[in-house]
Amino acid sequence: MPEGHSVHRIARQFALHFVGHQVAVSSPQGRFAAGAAQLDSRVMTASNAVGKQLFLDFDDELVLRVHLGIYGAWDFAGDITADATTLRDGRVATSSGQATALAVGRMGQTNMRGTVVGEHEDSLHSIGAPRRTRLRMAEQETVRADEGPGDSDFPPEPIGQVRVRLLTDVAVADLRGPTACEVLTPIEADAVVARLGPDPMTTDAAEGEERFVSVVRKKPTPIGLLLMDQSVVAGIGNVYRAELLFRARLNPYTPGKLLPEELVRALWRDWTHLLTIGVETGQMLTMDGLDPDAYRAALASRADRHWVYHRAGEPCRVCGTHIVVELAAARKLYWCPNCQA
DNA sequence: TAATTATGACGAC
DNA sequence: TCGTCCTAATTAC
Repeated sequence: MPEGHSVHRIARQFALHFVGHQVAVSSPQGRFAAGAAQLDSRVMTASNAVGKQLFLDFDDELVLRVHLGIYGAWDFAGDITADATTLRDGRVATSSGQATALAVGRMGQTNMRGTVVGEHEDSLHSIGAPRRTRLRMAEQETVRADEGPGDSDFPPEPIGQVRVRLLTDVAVADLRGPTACEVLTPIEADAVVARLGPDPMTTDAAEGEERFVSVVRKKPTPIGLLLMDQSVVAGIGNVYRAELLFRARLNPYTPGKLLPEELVRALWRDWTHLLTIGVETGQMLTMDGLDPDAYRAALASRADRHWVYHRAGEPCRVCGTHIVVELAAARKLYWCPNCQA
């Protein structure tokens, strides 16, 4: 799935361009027709993410809860803000993390995912400003095309299986492939949040750390499973799990209760650190601390971006040992058997 | 054109 | 531990 960082960025898009606006809600696919009818024409009043859960509040006490699951995605189009840092080729545009490189021009109708067209010549004056753009926010964010101010194809036809379309006068968001999409009361939404562990972006730092440490150090469960347990800590997925464990040089099978307190605290702080970077950049950058050349290489290619994730059989970047992959609770777990002995 | 893959989570045994 | 649900991009043939 899009792990916690992308859900927070999605919540930000809604806060930026939908909150305070009346929203036409529909279900082009039809599978959410009843829910869409409940929400249609209401004003969106708030947008929040906790862990991997997104909560969009609407007038009159209705909450749309969305969980993207393993391959859900939101596609935004219209006058929205696109960060250059979301471009798939990994160019980081400015130190402020805002756009200097927007995709320009039309690339054809099919599969524009990941196609980045070029630099926008006079974009400096419009850094971060809403403009006619298409943006996919999912596991890997991509700017699809800049419609250009002259185009009038708004709103665009829904493409594919769109469960929900949220439409304002100038912006549209299409949801596809979610594992959860339902209308809740605020009480019910609170109950969902109550079942989640701390999220560094929404939980007080000290409180979050204490909760995480006390739970982990009581459980006989392997730390590799605890990190994926959303009731222990919210927002970590399979990529961040593998990378956090490697960064801590920690054997994934170590029972939580055997871990030294300081190590567990360090794990929480590292998660806070990686999540912050992820929310800022839109990318799961887990190899900070490298020299600049190596870091550029990591940015340029998804395959070179991580310490161990998706690197089965390749040499460990630290010791050269072959990275192994094994199934843990039906998910692929990558780790270095030497560094993480 | 078909098979494979994916950064989840749940419920039934 | 398994099967199931959700969808689309990528890879294999």
